[in-house]
Amino acid sequence: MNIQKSASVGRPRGFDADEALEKAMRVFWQNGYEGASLPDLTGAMGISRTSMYATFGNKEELFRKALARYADGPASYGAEAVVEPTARGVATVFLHGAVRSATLPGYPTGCLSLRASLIGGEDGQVIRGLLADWRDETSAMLRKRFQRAVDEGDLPAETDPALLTRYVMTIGNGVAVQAAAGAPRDELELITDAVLQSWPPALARPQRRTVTSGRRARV
Amino acid sequence: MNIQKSASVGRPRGFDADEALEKAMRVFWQNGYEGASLPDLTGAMGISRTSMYATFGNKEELFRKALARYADGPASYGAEAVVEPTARGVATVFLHGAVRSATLPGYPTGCLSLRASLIGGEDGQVIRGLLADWRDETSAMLRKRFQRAVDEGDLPAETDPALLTRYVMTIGNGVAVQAAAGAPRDELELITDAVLQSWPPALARPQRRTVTSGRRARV
DNA sequence: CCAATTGCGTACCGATCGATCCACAACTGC
DNA sequence: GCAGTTGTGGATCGATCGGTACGCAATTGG
Repeated sequence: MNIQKSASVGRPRGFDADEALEKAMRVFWQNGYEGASLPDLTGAMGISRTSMYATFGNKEELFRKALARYADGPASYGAEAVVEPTARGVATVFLHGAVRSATLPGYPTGCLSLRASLIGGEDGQVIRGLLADWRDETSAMLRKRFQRAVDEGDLPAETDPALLTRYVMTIGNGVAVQAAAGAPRDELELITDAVLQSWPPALARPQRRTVTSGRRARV
Repeated sequence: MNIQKSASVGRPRGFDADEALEKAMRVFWQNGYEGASLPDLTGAMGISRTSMYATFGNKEELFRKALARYADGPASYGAEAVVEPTARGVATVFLHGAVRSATLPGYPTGCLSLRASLIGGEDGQVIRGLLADWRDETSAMLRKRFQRAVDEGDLPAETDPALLTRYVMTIGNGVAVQAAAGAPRDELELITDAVLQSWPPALARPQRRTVTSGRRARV
């Protein structure tokens, strides 16, 4: 069931499963998970309900595969960012990737995971968990990369990698929302450029730091 | 139909319309528009379907009133910000208001308009338009305020008020998304502090602004 | 040609969506 | 008390949701 390969015997499939998944990804991207009805999906995919269920399992599985395709394709800038040689380069590639991905010509604007996550009652909990997992993966990648930068002296020793990660992702999320609201790419580029102009950001945790006496946090 | 006042004659209403609207607002805040079903809403409001329709019109009207309550209550920081004496003060109050509103104890995290807007097929177009209008109001307020700051010399003459507005709202949107994802208030405070540390941001339009160059996308 | 296997189209399933109908309850003014 | 008006609860509406049963089409292996 997990595979979407056509069998060797029997009637051959009348459509390309990869193209159909691409279309499904765009519909989810445009409408979110619950906002994408089965007629919406199958209509865009050019196939019938039965073919969709036979090939992809069900709506949730279809979304899972579409999300994987999204993460490996238009939203792969996270993995591209962490291989940059400097923390500033990481942030630059990440934020510019976020802008580019959220304003791709011919694709829906904004971020698929945002459109699909911020919704739903208790039934959408599975989907939200799926997206939270993916978000946490990206977050962990950045955090480890920033930790390495701290260890290497690329970032100030007092930098909190987790907080810096949240900082970068906050900007990225804001960019995605703005793109979904219709912000043009060039303006978002200018905004991310401005954010990157002050790097590293003045992020200092006021609370307890190291064992050395240091200054106490205010009560 | 627009009024929700109880009439002087006839059977008196068995519930408080204001309290019911407050509960409805929280349900929309938590679940979005389409994610909030009528049983969800009426259950939280403690009334029956019929009473809801008699008092508020329909689901869309109920959302309209809940949004108005939201804009005048937890999300009133936009209006509070623009009365600050300096542009930096405006940004500070706005961003800290965004953090505070998105992490109010006892309320759902994040922003109601975000949860309700980033979804839905063609039927949710009315709701999205409603939210876009509200967003545009806030955007226009900030833009005019920043324009005044430019005129007064509070901001550099080359500052683009619209672009600066988008910058501030991008951060605010990112904060809302992060809060909805579970980010604690103190971390978001640190992040907005870091953003405000570099003020005004290095936002420069590289080319001359055309005066009336077509319609601008909504912020 | 004949099974066996697999894709596909139609018609349908129970559940839930927002919304409404209608009889009755509860109140005001007379 | 009675007429008029308005709120409430229960039953129900048509539409749509995700998902499925079934019969036919199209292919492979003999």
